[in-house]
Amino acid sequence: MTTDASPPARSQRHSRGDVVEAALAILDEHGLPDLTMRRLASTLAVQPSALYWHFENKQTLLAAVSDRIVHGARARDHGESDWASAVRFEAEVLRDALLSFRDGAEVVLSSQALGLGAGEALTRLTAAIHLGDFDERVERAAAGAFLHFLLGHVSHEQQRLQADSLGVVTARHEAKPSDAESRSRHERDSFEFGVSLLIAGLTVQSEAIRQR
Amino acid sequence: MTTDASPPARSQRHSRGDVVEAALAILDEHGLPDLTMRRLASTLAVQPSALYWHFENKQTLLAAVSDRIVHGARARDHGESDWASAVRFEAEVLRDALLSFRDGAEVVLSSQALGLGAGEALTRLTAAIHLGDFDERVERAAAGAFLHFLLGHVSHEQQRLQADSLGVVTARHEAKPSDAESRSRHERDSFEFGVSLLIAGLTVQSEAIRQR
DNA sequence: ACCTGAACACCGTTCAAGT
DNA sequence: ACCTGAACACCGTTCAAGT
Repeated sequence: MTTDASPPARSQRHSRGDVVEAALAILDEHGLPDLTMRRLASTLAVQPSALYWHFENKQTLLAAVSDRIVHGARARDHGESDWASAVRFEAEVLRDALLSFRDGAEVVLSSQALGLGAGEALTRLTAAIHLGDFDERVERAAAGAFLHFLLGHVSHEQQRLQADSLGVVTARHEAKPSDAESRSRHERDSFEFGVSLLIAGLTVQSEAIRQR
Repeated sequence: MTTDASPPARSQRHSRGDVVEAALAILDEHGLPDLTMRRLASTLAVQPSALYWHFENKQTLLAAVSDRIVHGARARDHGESDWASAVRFEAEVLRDALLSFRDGAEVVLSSQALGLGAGEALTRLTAAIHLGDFDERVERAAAGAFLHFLLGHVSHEQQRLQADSLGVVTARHEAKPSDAESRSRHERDSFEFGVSLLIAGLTVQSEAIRQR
């Protein structure tokens, strides 16, 4: 039993952090469509209206959830000193963080699309790129490009994962036998390919600029 | 008057295409949050349940809307013969198509994230890249990377546009004077920069592969 | 082929009031 | 500081039945 069964009730109130944690649990166990304010409230044994003391609205809550996902598996001080390895490293860490929660990429993607959350992801990518000492505007634009690619790729990837696990019609004849393990290798490869494309591009662009 | 005002009623029924058109009108005039099945039904002077004769559910409808947006401003046979110019061209055409409807990028992005719609965008990008005659898997992965970047960038861009137009607090002191025109130039530049990054990357990758 | 009517099972959010 | 109770104004979807 992880929950104490109703001591006369009263006291033990919740913090902002508790709410985010409960939201993450629902997200991971039941997925984004089931992450409703009412359901969240009920797992906290609280009225839905109570959530609005902690968060202005659902979007703000989702932005906080986003931030937790991104912050979650952040890089421990890595040894990478050249920008390209650092970027590659951050990209992988971010991908892992997104994949570690059901619908993780979609939550972060949609928060980011609405201009909320995911600030830390941008910061980390920018810092890694900055090791290459590019023009500041170039660094910002490149970090944005990396992030857009990353979120798009992983959310697509995660959607296919889920479709597979639900055994959706997607598979022609017995195409299913393309087993989960080779699928996951392929996803990883095509992710790395995209990252390499951007890194190679940035290398070339910067050389083009420097030799002017 | 574009609508004939209620002849005794009866007959004049709707097609799938009519529904998509009405949905696009609501989208463009009122935005994605206002595009509800009930509202859509009422602009068609029909019960909400009638929509389910035309579409299995809302997601399917949105995928059809997505496809219309993407198909809308498709490229007239362009003269570009080298793959890089062709890709650059398709990317711009797609960006324009997304920008031409309020919340256009977000609709396409989320349909695509759910594995529906936007097939034509991928097809067009892939065809352009194919002019370069790369390995087929490389072409697919690269097209995906372009599309992810494109959708992410434009939806972010469109969100900032809307925030600006609502005069959101986003602006520090009087940062607003960074006028709309220079903003739009900047958005365009950073989009082109991202596209260039990917093109340069693909160029380098392909050379690396060919000289093996 | 296309739609109505009525219902089911939900949503997010606000606000006065309580402790 | 944190929550209740009650309400408001909605949602998407199903299904038998109508023309």
